[in-house]
Order: sequence, then C-alpha cells, then structure tokens
Amino acid sequence: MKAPKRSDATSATTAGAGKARARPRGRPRSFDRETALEKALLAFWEHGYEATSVSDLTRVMDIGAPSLYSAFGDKRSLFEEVVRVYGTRYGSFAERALAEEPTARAAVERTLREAATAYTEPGHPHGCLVVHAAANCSNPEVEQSLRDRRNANIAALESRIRADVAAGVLPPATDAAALARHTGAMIQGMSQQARDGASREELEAVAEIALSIWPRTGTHTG
Amino acid sequence: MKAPKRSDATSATTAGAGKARARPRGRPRSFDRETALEKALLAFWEHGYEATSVSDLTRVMDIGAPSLYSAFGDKRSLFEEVVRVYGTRYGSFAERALAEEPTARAAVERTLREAATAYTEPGHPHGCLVVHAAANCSNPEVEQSLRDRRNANIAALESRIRADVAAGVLPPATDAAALARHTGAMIQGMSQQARDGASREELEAVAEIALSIWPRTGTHTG
DNA sequence: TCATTTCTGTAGCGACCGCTAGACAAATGA
DNA sequence: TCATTTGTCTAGCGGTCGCTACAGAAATGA
Repeated sequence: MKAPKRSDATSATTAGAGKARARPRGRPRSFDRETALEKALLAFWEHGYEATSVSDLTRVMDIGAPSLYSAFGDKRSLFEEVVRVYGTRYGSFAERALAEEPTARAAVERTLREAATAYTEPGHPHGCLVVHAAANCSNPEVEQSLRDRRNANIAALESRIRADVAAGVLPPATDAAALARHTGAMIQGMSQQARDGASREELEAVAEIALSIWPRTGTHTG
Repeated sequence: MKAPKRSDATSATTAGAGKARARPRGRPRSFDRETALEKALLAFWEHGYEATSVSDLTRVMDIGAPSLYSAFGDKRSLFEEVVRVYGTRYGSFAERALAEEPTARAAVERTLREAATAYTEPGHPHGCLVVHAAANCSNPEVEQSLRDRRNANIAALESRIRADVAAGVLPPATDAAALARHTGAMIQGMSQQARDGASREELEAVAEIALSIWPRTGTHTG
C-alpha cells in the first residue's frame, strides 16, 4: 500500500505571503494550484463534467496529466473540488439571500434578481454550473451529487417558508413545498434561458413576472 | 461515388398491412424499423445524445452496428430522426395547445398542466428530451439544433401573445417577450424538476402557482 | 557533494468511441 | 438454377478516453 503523499489543498509553495509553513521537502510545484483550479472550473462550467476531457483540462490548466493527478486526484475529485469552489465563489447568492433577508419572500426576490445578473455575467459561462454540469452524465454518482445539491437548496427554502408561515408572515394555507419548488424551477429555468442566450435584462423581466405570484406588499392574510 | 441505397423511412418489409408497396429486391430487414427507433428514442431521452453510445443503441435496439448504420445513417442522423419522432409523439402538447386554445393564456394554462403530466408519465424517462438530451454536448451543432427548437417555441408563444394584445384580449402594456420567456423558463424548470424526482402532483402545484401571474379571469384591462 | 523527496515530461496502457470492410445469408427476377 | 440485390455478422479500423509507469529535474537536509 502506497502512502497517499500530501498533494492536498493548503500547500503554499513559493507564494509565501502570510503565515506560510516551511517549504516541503521535494521539488516545488511549478504552477499555481488555485489558478489551475479556476481554469478547470471554467472548463467544467462551460462544457459539463463528461464533455470536459482530461486532455481539455491539462490544456486549459497548462499542466501535464501527471501534475493534474498528483495535485487533484482523479477527474472526479477535481470536479468535486470545482463544485465546492463554485459554491463559495459564484453560487452562494441564494444561500446568502436566505441568510440575510428578513423574510422568505424578500430572499426569493433578491435571489431571482441576482440570478438574472449572475447567470449572464461576462467573463464566465452563463447559467448555473450546479444545474447543468452533470446533466447527461454517464457516471450516475456525479449526476446525483449535483441533483442532491439542487434539491437541498429547495428544501432549505421550503423550511424557511414554513418558518414564515409559523411566524404569521405568510398565511397558514401557504403550500410551502410548492412555493419553494416553484422558485427552484424558476431559477433552473432562468439558468437554462441564460444558456440559451437570454440577456440580463430579459432574465430580469422574467424574474419580475415570477415575483408577481407573491403578494405585492410584505405580509398578506388570505 | 456510391449510390445511397434506399434505407429510408417508408419501407414496409413483411408487415404488409394496408397499401404495402411491392417488396424491395434484396434480403428483407430482420427487425422492425419503428420499434428499433422507439428504443433509440427512449435511450437518447434517458441518457442524452453524448452519453448514449452506439454500443448502447445496438444493445437496446437489438440489432448489429451495420444494421443501425444501414437503416438510420450515422448516430447524428438517428438522433435527428428521434427528435422528429419525439416531437410528433411526445412533445407536441404545447404546439397543440397553442393551435387549439382560443387565447394565449388558455394555451399556457393547458400547456403547463399537461407538462406536469407528460414530464412524469410512467413508461418513459421524465422531463423533456428537447430540453435535456443535447446538454453538455461535444458536438455544438447538435446542442444548437435543440436550442433552436426551444427558442422557436418561445418565439411562437410570444407572437401568439402579441396577437392577443393586438386583439385587445391582453392589455397594450403587456410585455409579450417577457411573458413568453417566463413560460419557457417555467416549462424548462418543470422539466428539470421532473428529472430531479418531482411527482406529477408536485409539478401541478408548481404550474398552478406559475399560472397565477395571469389575471384570474379571461380578459383584463390594466 | 550527495542521498532523499517530490514534481514534471514522455510515452503509452487497456478500454471504449463512432464507424466500416468484407464475407456470408436471404430475398428478388430471369 | 443462378446472377443480382440487399441485410446481417464478425472483426477490427483509427481515434480518444481516463489514467499511470518511468526517467529525469529540482528542491531539501545532511
């Protein structure tokens, strides 16, 4: 049994800013791990897990295949790390809205509006990586992992809606599950629209229409 | 230059019901072309264009690779034929609603309700083939062909909405493009939800919420 | 200087991809 | 019966897939 080496995330290499640990023993890595990871992220985002080959990855990351495998494990592990980074860097706006806004309605309003912007932002692929990158994937586990993320987001919104119902912010007859799922479907539909060429303005108009299902003013009782 | 043979759609083989043409010259096909095509349709629907290999296809169609290529051309042609058949067999409910219902609103209402049923029907994969089967496809032409279909459907709805506006059925200030795109996003989001495990009842609830953006009664003026 | 450790580049593994050549099988018309 | 036509079967083409063995390069501590 061979020792798994280190290879893991927090290797500071030559960029010794801050509390950089002492240099590791062997030959230092000749590329910046985070930069390479970002390139991989963009490739997976644009083409999806399956259609992005290791050969594509080594080209855009500008490293050899052995370096990729030594630094990131296999393709699957690299993708998982990409999804994690995507979540913290690009895909956290819904979670943030849910945490910061006072009501579920306000969180959804902010989420849909920000989605219109985020999904059409120049400089990276359009739409949401979590929605698209594992579609039509031969590896069912990869497909399922993103599906779980999507459904978890909807479940989080549902429980937030339930809390508002319990607090009297939303009427007792509110179908929290349906309302949450409607928002999830809107986000996913907007992401698909972004992939299909819709502009920010067009998505914002769609978001405004979708938001009209909620009562115009903060609380309502019927 | 070799003659392209016949191989095309309307070969009756042994099933000589109705006005069957005279038998062609050579050895007759040993499989039913439509049955094999249906099996290919289900495979592409479930796994998408790229993730369905020719080897997968020959297995589910229960024919050899040369028979597949002789009867359907290459993989791309087979997929295109599958998309055509899907359109007439499974995916025509929106088009039908648009043609048969008196107003755009009624057409959308019927479309969303039927989508909830169609996208969760047992006996075939969930969701819409046109939405999913060419996602993350290495062949950009295949991806684009389904994208064109999706956008054409939205454009058709938009012009139908414009007609209702011109006829006074919808208010003059109606944003036809946004309204059509909202419906497209809903359908695509519901399809994604169906793929992610949503039930017919759950999708029906989502559809009802989405329909509440329209005025409750037939016409409205403001 | 030198053994040790770790990364990089070359080169290629076995598996699968889409696709097809060529031999044989099964129908036709004569 | 027999040449012709067309479908099926076996076998395998060149190419790409994800991945890795191996040798050399570049750092370390002694």
